[in-house]
Amino acid sequence: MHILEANTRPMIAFTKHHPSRTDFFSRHTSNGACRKLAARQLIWAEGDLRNEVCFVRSGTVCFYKVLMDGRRVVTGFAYPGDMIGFGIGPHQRNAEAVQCCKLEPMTMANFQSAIASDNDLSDFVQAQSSRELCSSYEHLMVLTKMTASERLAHFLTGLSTRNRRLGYSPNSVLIPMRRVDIADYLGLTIETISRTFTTFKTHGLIGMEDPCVVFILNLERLAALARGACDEEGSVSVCRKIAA
Amino acid sequence: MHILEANTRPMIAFTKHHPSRTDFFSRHTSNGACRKLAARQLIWAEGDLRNEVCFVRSGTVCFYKVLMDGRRVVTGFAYPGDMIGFGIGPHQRNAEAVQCCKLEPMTMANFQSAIASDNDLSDFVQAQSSRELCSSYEHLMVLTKMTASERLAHFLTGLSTRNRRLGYSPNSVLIPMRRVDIADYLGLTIETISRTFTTFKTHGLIGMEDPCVVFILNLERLAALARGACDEEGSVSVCRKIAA
DNA sequence: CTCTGCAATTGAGGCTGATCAATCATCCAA
DNA sequence: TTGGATGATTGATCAGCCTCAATTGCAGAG
Repeated sequence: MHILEANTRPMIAFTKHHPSRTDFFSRHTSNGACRKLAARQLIWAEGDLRNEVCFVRSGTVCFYKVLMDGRRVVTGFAYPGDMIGFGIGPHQRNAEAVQCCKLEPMTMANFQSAIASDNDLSDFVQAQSSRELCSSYEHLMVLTKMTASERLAHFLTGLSTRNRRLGYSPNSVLIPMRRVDIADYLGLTIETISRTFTTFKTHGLIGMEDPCVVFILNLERLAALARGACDEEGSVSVCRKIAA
Repeated sequence: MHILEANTRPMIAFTKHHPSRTDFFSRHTSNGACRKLAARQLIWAEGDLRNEVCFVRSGTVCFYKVLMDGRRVVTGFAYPGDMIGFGIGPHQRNAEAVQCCKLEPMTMANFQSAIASDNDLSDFVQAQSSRELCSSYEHLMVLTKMTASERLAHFLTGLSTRNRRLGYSPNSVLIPMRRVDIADYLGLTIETISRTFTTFKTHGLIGMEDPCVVFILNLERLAALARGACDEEGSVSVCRKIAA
């Protein structure tokens, strides 16, 4: 059975962090004490001063900006094992707990001195900065050049890849955020997200029993969609054929 | 006459830099020697190592990424007075001279030591990093939530604001880049860019005699469009009424 | 248990912007 | 001058996604 095989350790990916990542951060905090956050709780707002840097121990964080008229743009997510809050000047965007979260905070002063003295930490920060920059450019491509199917496929395979990197099954993906968050992240509406999910379902790309758990049944085709799939036959229409 | 009044010093904005900005950088270079680049010349490619940091003395630089199938995304532009090339790891995107450019280079080694010793320089770098991050988030909003008219209005008022900041007329804007570059930057096609320009023209928002020079005849309405204009009456359709 | 509110799904219809194609203007080389 | 290349403009058509609207499912409060 596809489903059973895919179901290996599905819930763990967003609730526990990879153990080998814990030590280098906790050296500089108060014994690794964590702050608990409820779902939908604001962590900081755009314009707030940077008081501390946090290590995400469990849960998912959502970053977003809001226009005057209420239109919202989700600029990214952070998952267990990510550091959040470092940067220059005041915060540029809001941060909110998507689900119940545990954050391990470090004061800005500690962070500054730790960066200077601890190579593990500074390497980690550099690597993550670089990854974030790279993914933000990639995100621009997603938003400007991809269809709804390609965008959602890109999103799902991204989560799948993360699972694989952490040693979990790449075929069962947890969706911790709501449809609104995905929509505002991918530049679409919740209706289009929902419709695209059902399109994927009806064509055997994914299985879904509840909106938060997706079983990827055909990772190869999904990944092809996410890539644009035009390297295969040189035609954009191929992308649509794969989804349809 | 609108046109004559608006035509004050139009060509200067992209060919000369503001004089007060020159000194703190040249301290650390070889006597301020400049490298000349022809229009469309590649400065560096994605994946190249960072050999040097450059100060843009004149001309315009375009940053972009290309997908396997040739689809291109312009992630931003740099103008005289901007520094380009600093960051972590290898270059994340291609850089190309939009028009004939003069760049003043500084070796990476010089840059690293200069940052540590020269407050003027490090302040400048911090300020520009912060500005770039902020504008990249704003760009996400433009791409996900704005119509073609709003996007182009946003682009034009951005150039206009830059002119004002440098002491030039905000009503006459030079467009140094081609329509393709604007299209790939705003996530639209050249046809839509062209059509939107003519819509703006026919409704008296701008005047244009050659594709590279735009006279803004109604900056207020253009700025309202760029903001989304929905703070006025709370309705998205207002944006379209302003353009149409 | 019902009622309420929130989130997700599904349907119908319309509009924006892409696609395909033709034309025009400018520049440069032969 | 002519010819070709490049870039910009304009037109006609259509598909993809948004908008508006109704429905379902679920969870918590009373």
